[in-house]
Amino acid sequence: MSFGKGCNLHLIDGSAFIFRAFHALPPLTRKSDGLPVGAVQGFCDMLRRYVGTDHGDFAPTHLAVIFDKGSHTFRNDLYDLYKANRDEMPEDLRPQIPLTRRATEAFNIACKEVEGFEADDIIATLARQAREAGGEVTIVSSDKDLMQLVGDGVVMFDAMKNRRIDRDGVFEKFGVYPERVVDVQALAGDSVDNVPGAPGIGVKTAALLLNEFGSLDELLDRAGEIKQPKRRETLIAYRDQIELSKRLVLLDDRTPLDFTLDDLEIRDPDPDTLLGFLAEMEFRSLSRRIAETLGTEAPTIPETAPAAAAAGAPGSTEDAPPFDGTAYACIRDLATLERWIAEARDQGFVALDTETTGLNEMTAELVGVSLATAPGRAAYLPLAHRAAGDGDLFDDGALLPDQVAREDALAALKPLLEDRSVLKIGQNMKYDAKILARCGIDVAPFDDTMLMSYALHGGEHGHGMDTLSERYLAHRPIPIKEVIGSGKTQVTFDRVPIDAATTYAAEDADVTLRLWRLFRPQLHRAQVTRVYETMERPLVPVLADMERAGIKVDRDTLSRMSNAFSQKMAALEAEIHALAGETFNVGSPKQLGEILFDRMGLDGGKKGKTGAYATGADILEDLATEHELPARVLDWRQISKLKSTYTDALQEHINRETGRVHTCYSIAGANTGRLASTEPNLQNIPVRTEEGRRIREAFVAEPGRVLVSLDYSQIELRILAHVAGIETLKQAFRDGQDIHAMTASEMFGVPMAEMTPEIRRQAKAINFGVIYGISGFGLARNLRIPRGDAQGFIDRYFERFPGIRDYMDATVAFAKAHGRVETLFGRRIHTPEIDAKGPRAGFARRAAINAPIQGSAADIIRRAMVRMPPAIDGMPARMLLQVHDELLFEVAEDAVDALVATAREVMEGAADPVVRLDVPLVVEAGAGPNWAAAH
DNA sequence: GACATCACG
DNA sequence: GACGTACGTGATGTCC
Repeated sequence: MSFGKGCNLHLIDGSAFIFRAFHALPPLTRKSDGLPVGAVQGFCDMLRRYVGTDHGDFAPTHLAVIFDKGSHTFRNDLYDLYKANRDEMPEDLRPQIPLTRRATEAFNIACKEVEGFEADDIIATLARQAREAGGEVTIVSSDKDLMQLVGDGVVMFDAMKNRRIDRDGVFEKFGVYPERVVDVQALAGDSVDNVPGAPGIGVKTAALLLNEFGSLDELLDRAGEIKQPKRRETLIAYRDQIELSKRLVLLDDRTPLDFTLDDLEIRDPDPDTLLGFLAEMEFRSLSRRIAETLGTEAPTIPETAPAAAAAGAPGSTEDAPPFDGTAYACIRDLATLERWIAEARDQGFVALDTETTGLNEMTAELVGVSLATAPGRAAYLPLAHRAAGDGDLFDDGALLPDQVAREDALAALKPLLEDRSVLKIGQNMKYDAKILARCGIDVAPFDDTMLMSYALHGGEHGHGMDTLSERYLAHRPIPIKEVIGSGKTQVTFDRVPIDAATTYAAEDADVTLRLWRLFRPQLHRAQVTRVYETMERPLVPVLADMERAGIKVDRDTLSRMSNAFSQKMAALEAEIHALAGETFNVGSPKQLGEILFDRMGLDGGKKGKTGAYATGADILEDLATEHELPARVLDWRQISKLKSTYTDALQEHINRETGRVHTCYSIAGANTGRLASTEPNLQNIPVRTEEGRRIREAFVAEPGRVLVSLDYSQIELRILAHVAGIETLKQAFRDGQDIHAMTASEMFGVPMAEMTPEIRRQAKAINFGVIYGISGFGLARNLRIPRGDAQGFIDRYFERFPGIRDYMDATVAFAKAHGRVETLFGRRIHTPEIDAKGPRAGFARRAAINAPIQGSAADIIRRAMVRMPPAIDGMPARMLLQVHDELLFEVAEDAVDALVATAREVMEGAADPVVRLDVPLVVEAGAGPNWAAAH
């Protein structure tokens, strides 16, 4: 039937159905794997009831469910804050969205969406078309944004209240008829969608004004005639904003559609399809009810044992076969490779692992790739294995036969690895992604079992493959040492015989796939899906790009400094030997201790464990007030540290090809969510002393560029003020006050105007102490004051800020009750030692107090880093380094201001919209030719 | 490879 | 009443 007179088109607002279903029903998960499905069930039930309802004269002849698609629409181009105040979707709702589309299709109801348009615009367009064709329209929604469409054969229907809304219904709601609804909305604004409107004008006033003046244009043109001075001024001052608001609320009824009204004709569902879907979702009573309506038998849904029983229990891997190293395939020709690729493509996911000649992704060469498609079903693709060549000059270095040519293999793999519909699964995917990026392959989309484990089990154990396999699969993978050897006899992987390599490499892919099957459903159950999807996984490509970019380090600068340090050290060493009266190794704490405490007889104690004297900087500093020798040793140590760890070692890390230093960030290394930087560690480059800071002069920008540093000011104290809810501190941050001086003033009763540096320094130490889980002993040692005095400070601090003690007690209690603490963003940090006895209890307690603060700060900068590349896309700038609360960029000289503005906005807004901080985040920026100047 | 030391946030 | 303490990292050199 062609759409026309006598037809009635029903348009269901899909999002409204989903959100109603989600909020109306308690959380429900699918038994077999823990997938959240409550909203899907509610959605299906609402569709069932809607289709089953007798709509009388308004019975549908055509029906569609309309969804939003894409988060960016023309409204965002008009106004970048449009819907900016929306909370992120709840994490257990997100995976259900695609399922509601499948549900709609299972009901055989047309399911429509258009990229970049809101459902409301599509509804407006279809309503117009239907009206023009002479038919009638029922919009199934109670959203006021759709009320502008009512009238002239179009009504709305509130499915929850079973109530029809016509022109009079709209008038009831807005005080105007539908044709003036947008005018009211333009004036009143909308806090839900963040439409600004005119300040101080609500729906009532707007309707009043419009009824007086007739239309919005008229009203704005004649605003001067308004009697109330406040309203008059507002309308004149905010004219632009009001007109913008109108463009935001006005629906676009000319959305391009790739279907016609005729495509929406109502269809009966296919019982097998619909019941099959409901069975897959494991909706028992709903499928019984629907089967009854359809006059068929409901399928039996097996009672599967909850996966929770299997999850986490070592050895239990559902239906997976045991590990068998002899069962793995070796891919020797292109045809075989194509078969594996087809298999991966068919099922939509594949585990992946690369083998290379070394651990450094910047220099390592690809040797082979392994794939796994099911537990126990894995293959190794050797690409660059060479003869072992111990002594045999003729075979040495020759490529072994029967290997697929590297270029052919990569050309075959590239479409698979870049296919948006095939999920690639890896363990530490950043490594593989970097190797493959050098081969011109951009792996996406992917999952990473290491990061899944980090989100699930952070704090419980490490997240390396061997640990995870032993713990969760009860299987000890072949140690790499058994394949490549160790020490002098160690070889690179390309020298490993292909048979041995196959057993080892395919096993890694197999282990990865099995871990993924285990972890994937657990993410939802542990409610860490959002953590994983927003703060772990998307960081992988961001960090990979930063690491590949590297930072330019000037070898000559380092080399000159190194020489100067050598001379200084030699002089100091001579001086020290003279003072000691004998020569000894100044770098040996053991020998130094014997000189100081045995030969010279100074005061100082032994440390229990090894019986050696402690000669740390704090002890030497105490001794240095009386004696020359420890003072010179301190000088020597500082120089020695700078030379060995920085000026010398750093030069070794300059990449031959790029002339830059490429660090490697571990995403899952630190318990709190912080990153860690290795080989070299670029997060501990000196800055605190003048001498050390000069090392940073060697970190430079390319010609025509500068380094730009942006760092969060006092981020951890701000988070503390927020989580502990300390109003005085929060207000001080809002007012931009000196927080340490403010603390000192509050504690010691000193007016801010009379603050001395010494009092401020003490308050600063206390503030830091609080973040670390303060103890009288620790503060006493840090401030070098008697323990009783330190305890007095702490007591006074808690007296003044009782909320902080409450926060600490609550955090420790939470840790004891749950075995973990959480950051503001839901990252879980497990605290297995919290019930320990003895000194370990104290450590665990302090770590538990610190973790949510340090971890929330880490989450915030992670979020900023994930949002940074799209934000600065197109600018002549790249992000190079992260140092916990600082991001370092290399930027074209003329783009510094633009970069700073954009990056600052991203960083300061990084908590939004998941967490509304009660304190502002403040970012300080600097720029210069080198890191010392930028910081 | 454990330990002490010290660089950073 | 005694534990023995600031939180989180990584790299280096010594010594066993």
